[in-house]
Amino acid sequence: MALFLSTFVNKVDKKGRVSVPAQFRAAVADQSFNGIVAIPAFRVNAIQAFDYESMQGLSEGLDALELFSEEQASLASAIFADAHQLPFDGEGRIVLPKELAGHARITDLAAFVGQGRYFEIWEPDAARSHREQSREQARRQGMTVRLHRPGDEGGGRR
Amino acid sequence: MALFLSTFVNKVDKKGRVSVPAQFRAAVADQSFNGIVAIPAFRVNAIQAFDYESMQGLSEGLDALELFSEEQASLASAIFADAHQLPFDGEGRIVLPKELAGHARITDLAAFVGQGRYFEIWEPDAARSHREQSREQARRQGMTVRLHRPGDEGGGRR
DNA sequence: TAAATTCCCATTGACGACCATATTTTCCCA
DNA sequence: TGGGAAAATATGGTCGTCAATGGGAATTTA
Repeated sequence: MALFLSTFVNKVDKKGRVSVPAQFRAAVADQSFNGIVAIPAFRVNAIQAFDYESMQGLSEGLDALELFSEEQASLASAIFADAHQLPFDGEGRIVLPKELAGHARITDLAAFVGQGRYFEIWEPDAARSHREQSREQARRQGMTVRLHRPGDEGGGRR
Repeated sequence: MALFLSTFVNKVDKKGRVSVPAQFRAAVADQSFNGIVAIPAFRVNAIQAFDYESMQGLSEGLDALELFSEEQASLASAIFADAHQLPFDGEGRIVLPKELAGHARITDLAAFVGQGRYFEIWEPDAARSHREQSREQARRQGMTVRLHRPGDEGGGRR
């Protein structure tokens, strides 16, 4: 599977449909389910999105017998109960369920933010401030990006 | 679709019938038994539901444990004695037996909650508060969604 | 026979399939 | 090197289909 890179902002129509960036669609092509799986992010007002195979990977290790253990139950319900399967339509769009759109405070614009193995969907302004905040925190902690930077079309400062 | 994902709330009519969400029906299609197997959940007021094949797998798992242990015996009786086979009608509905509906305190609304390999049926309000709790606990314990693919460290935090 | 359960058909509202248009990007050629 | 054609992408709308639901007839059980 290819990586999810870069950030794209697309429009949400009144039916709640958004085009998934073509690059991201290409990254999940050739899978059993033609679409993505999305869950509300725990700590931030954003949506996390995966391909279906990754979701199946999450369920590995949760075999039926272990459902009697407490931690498993909480983790499983937290993840699977809030997950949504979002199939692509003929034009490569998904519909954002109201619960997800609400959690991310998305109304008419959606920012698709690549995170490598997965990607996130943000309200564009929130995405920008979150990115600046992360960058500031990284600077404060003295982190340095040493790897060759892919694209970095970035936003933020140019 | 092998996984049960997301949450759906459907109505229970006067006859005790509920539509099983189409996605969940699709997940159990092509099986020897056209329906689901349901048991009351141990620790919570909910119903756990499996496809028939998973139920068979569960029994094999139990056999693998020490055959005559007290734990095994109580587990087996708890699981199989209270189990109900619930066939789909022509429209994909099931009838909730009184014992199960009572255990889950379900009256006129039923929440179908995906849990990956199986799903649960809750009274909607109870499901909501339970979900909040689980999410909070996962957040407190610092759980993050990890995409474990052999040989990489994909999603989580570092 | 009464009561409960299963089968069958009708309604409706939401969603997915499909088509039409606009916008952007790619790439070819003058 | 710039312009323009062609392809790919994004966006908007319509219509048919199916899922969810409700009611009644038929069938079973008590």
